Amino acid sequence: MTGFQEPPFKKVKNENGFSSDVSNDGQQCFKSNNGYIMKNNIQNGGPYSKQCAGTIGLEKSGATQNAGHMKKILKQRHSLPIFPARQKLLEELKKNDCVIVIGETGSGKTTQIPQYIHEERWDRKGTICITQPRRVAALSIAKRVAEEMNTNLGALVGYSVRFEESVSSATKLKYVTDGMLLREAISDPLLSKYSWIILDEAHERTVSTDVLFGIVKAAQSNRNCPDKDPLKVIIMSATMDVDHFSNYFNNAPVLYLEGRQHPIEMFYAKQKQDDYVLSTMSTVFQIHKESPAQHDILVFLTGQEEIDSVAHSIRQVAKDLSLAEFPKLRVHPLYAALPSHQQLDVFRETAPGERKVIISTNIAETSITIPGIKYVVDSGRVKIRSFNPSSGFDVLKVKKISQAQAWQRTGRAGREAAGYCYRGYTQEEFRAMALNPVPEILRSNLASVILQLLAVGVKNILNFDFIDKPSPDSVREAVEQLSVIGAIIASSDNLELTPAGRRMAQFPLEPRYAKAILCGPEHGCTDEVLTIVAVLASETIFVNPSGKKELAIRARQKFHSVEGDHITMLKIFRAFKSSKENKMWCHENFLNYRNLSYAVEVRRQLVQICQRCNIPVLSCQQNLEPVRRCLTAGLFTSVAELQIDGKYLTLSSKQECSIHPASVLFGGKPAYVLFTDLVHTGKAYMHINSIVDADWLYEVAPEYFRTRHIKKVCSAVGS
DNA sequence: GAGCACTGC
Repeated sequence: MTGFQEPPFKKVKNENGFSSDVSNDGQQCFKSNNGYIMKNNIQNGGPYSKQCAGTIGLEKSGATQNAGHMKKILKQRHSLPIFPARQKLLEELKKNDCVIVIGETGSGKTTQIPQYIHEERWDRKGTICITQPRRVAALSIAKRVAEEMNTNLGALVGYSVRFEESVSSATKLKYVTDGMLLREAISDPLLSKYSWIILDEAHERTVSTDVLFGIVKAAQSNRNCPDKDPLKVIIMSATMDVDHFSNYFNNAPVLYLEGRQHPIEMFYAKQKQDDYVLSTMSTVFQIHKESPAQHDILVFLTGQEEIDSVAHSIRQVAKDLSLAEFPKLRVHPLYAALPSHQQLDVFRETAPGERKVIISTNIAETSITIPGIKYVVDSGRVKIRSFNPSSGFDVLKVKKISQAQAWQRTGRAGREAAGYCYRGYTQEEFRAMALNPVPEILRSNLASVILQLLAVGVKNILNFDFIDKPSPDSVREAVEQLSVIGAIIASSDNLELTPAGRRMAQFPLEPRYAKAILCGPEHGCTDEVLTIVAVLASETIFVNPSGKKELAIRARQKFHSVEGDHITMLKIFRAFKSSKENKMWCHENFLNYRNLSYAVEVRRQLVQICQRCNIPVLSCQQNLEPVRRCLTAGLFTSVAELQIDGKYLTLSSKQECSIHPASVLFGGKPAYVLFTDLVHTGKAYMHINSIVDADWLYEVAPEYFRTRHIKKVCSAVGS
């Protein structure tokens, strides 16, 4: 394959490296109404150097060895960009109830600030809680800090993430996921265990962090009285939107930490590229021809299919004899649905005379860090799923990334040494991109959020102090969804949680799934519903390698159920359990071991919650019709009806849709299809489906279906 | 007869 034009790049050289480049391009890093910059002049010595957290056997080493080790750690701590700012920082923390700290990754803010507070003994009256958007981060940072403080994990320093916790009564520094703290707020809205709450990575604006902003702000104000201990709050962020945060927290002061990073040389497209996939590929080969072996490339593209096809093309082109003189190319796709062993492949060190090219989704933006990347090639695109309140369903689209994401991607190169970033868009296009990604809460289905807020005790949702208010449409849609499943009673200006709604809020699930579980006892099949819901809550359990799709489908044929995908998933889960959760068995059947194991864990947690809520967990054994009835009780707003012309229309909004080709029901024409998701990709597809009976609909939601016409058409199977 | 980014409880 030939025909790649020389990619038209223009070089934007910057002697000062990455961070000043950031400000050159108009980011607001160093502009704020009430902020100032804390400079430091330490140039050498990496904060985390090459030593991995947890690899140093503290407990095993002798006293002298330990003393030497602690000395080394102290030296490392003192070389962090944050260290010279320690005194100033503490003064500000003392003076103010809320402080905003800005610092890039590597500044040391996440590991050091909690320790500084502890060193002052400002945590006497309560624990310091630090939130993270990701579990691995909470876990590994806690490990690192425990090591720095020379204590065992779970003693002075602990962590708490879903399925895993290591804390004790002695714990003063507690690293948690943001979702975990949100869940804690349900039983304790004042968050009274904590004297400090630090919301880290606030710029990521996860739904949980956004909701916590409001809850923490309210808790702080409600604890500001003589009979309660005050709550101190720190917001930590990597970049931008500083004034937005500061305004929200009553003009809290902003402290800037100057991080230090290896320089990255930037290249922009000279002119607009109309095919980002093609221009990305030609850039890869341009780099490949010009740079020495072992200089690895990280490429950002959008989705699984695109990545598999580009990986294939690059391998093909690399076979071209004209490239024989260049290093051997090792191409690795990287996305979340990939089986673990293939994900781990990207960490394999590059051999002499070789180069690895990793072609990734945005998973490599934050979640997976690959060492040794010299080049980043950024297509400037991302695939995102967003909620459309007027249809009530999600849409999946390829979009342009924001400037913040572009910098995030750029920073994945040159983490150990100077690096290069090739952007597949012009500098003008870059400037025209949005500064920040749209916060997740503005493009999500709010049903879970509203249920949680009500469970926390927030009375007036419409006036809840969101840092960015969701649109009235999406609030209305969520309120409607919660009402029809009986989780809330909505009057003109008030929302009231029903007893069932209170129980639903106990489950870490979408409310409609929790509702299906609550219907279990009535039909004696909670056991089966829990299994299906646990699988739905996990990533896909199917593995479809690009070349072996037919083989995979044939291998799984034996699990297929005429009742639909939900029952098929139940059968697979049961078979997985019978195999004693065997990895080989999964491999032979083209099933994802990691995700099935995750479902086992989710299910275990759901069983515990059922026990706590006195929900009996009974099994219906072989007759699985009751299971589909329970699913209908939770998902009856997602049902489509067969029309005379063979098409389907949703009963909720009369939207035209089709059965997804990956569904076991594909090819048949059942009269009523219950679907889990409606995926809009050019056309609307019903994703994970079951056959249901029209009569069940009236049974589970008479109110809802009184106003919605059901024709009771006959199934066209076999016609 | 099309093709699901990522994270979290």
